[in-house]
Amino acid sequence: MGWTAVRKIFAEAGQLLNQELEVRGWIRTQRESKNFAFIELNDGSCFKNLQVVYSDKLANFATVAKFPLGTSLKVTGTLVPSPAAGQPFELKAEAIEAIGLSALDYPLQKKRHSFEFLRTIPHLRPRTNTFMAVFRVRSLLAYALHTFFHERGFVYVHTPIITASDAEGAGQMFRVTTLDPKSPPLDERGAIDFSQDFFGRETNLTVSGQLNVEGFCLAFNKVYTFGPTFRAENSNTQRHASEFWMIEPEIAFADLGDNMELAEDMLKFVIRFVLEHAPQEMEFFNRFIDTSLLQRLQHVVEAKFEHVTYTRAVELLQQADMKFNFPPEWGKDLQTEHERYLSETIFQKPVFVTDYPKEIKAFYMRLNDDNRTVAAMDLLVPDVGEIIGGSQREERHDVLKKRIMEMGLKVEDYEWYLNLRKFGGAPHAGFGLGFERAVMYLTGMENIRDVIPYPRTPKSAEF
RNA sequence: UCCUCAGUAGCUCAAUCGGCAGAGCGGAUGGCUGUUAACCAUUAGGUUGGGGGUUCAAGUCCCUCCUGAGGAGCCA
Repeated sequence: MGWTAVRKIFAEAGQLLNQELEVRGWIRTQRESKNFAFIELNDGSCFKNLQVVYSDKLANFATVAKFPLGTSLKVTGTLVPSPAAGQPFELKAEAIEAIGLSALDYPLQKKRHSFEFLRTIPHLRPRTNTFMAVFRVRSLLAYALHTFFHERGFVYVHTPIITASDAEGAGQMFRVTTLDPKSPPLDERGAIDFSQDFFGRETNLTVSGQLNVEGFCLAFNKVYTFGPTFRAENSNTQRHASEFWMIEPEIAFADLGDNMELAEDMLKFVIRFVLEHAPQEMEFFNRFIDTSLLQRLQHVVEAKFEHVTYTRAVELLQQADMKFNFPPEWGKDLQTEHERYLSETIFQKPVFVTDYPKEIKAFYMRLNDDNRTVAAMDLLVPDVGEIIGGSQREERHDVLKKRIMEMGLKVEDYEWYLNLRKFGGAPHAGFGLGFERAVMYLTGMENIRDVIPYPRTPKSAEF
């Protein structure tokens, strides 16, 4: 590259001052007077813009002054101290040349746009401050997670996107098929004959890599998956998308306590990592998106997470001086309002709720000695809600088989999964972290559609 | 899927009881010797989400559909 990144200019301004430089980027804003003008140039390497100043000494001064916002530029000039307040230095241009002109109907203006409008132009919104910050943090968070696990000896496992079984018996799935929807082959009973489908059976997009990764856990001990998952639920909320990413670690010779310790360490590590590596972006979020963000994250990094059993949580909610739309009751799942009250009012920090009634949890969760609860845990965080869900897995072959049958699932579908308990089974545990929810938690963004580059939600899969 | 709210210029929003559809920003044109979402002046820009109805008259009231948002459920 024959040009200098703006990130480098900000980092090494001292050495670069009074030197001739070339930069390339896009016009964020432009302010012109009769004899001189200013361009705020962003090259994507850094959150901040570089101010370019040019005068009518440039032969093409009038032309450049007419460049629409969004135009991509090549600028050569000298880095000089800025005489005006607002920026420590600026590039005094000796030549400015358009690489790609923008059209006059460029939709991004020098003013605040609503997030709703920006969702209609997901291909252009990364050129705004907020989305540039969001997607840099998203990228950094992925890197932080990989770093955390690799430093601890975890193996990254790529579980399949196309699956043959429904992992948890919960959640609508997207069917994967090459059959002609207008005239699918039928069997003798008139049902669709999936034996003639591409894979010779019914297949779907994955809703979780957990069951698959358990096999690798019982070989590598410490493993994780990190990839896209798909849910065909018709849920319309700020926190749900049809396509989202999940991180699912799984550790062997471990119980629920080890699992929670891992979750807490992971969350604290990635928060510290992002605070350290994206200070400008985080400062921006704290200023314009959520003014209590940095304080809250700092608090989480320093706090010891709370632990409370489901049974105790229900008691606390029943004793609370608070009128709930749904009265808390043992045996029923916690409502969103209950979860919020626990994390935001009672504990005011992340809290693990553990040992849920077996009836409301998945079949693979380990049955406790009381025979009525399972070794499950949900991590509830203020403002975002459930961010992690996990459990110690049932390692006892007979108990697991019994649970599969109790839940009305077909044992033959889970033969391979039962096999893991037959051939050298071991206690193991794991959890799932919703990647987008973590991004929301770290940025203060309130809508999941604003932390996914091209979000997919019910009735919405444009671009 | 259910409940609630909303849809007016490219964007963000006004429009009183049903009575001539407006402003700021953005665009165009001109002015301005250091701007910081620059400033000043002029100007263009509308099938008020689609369809139907009530009325002398509908952006406004009614029906319906579409789209978006918030909440609930489901969950991560």
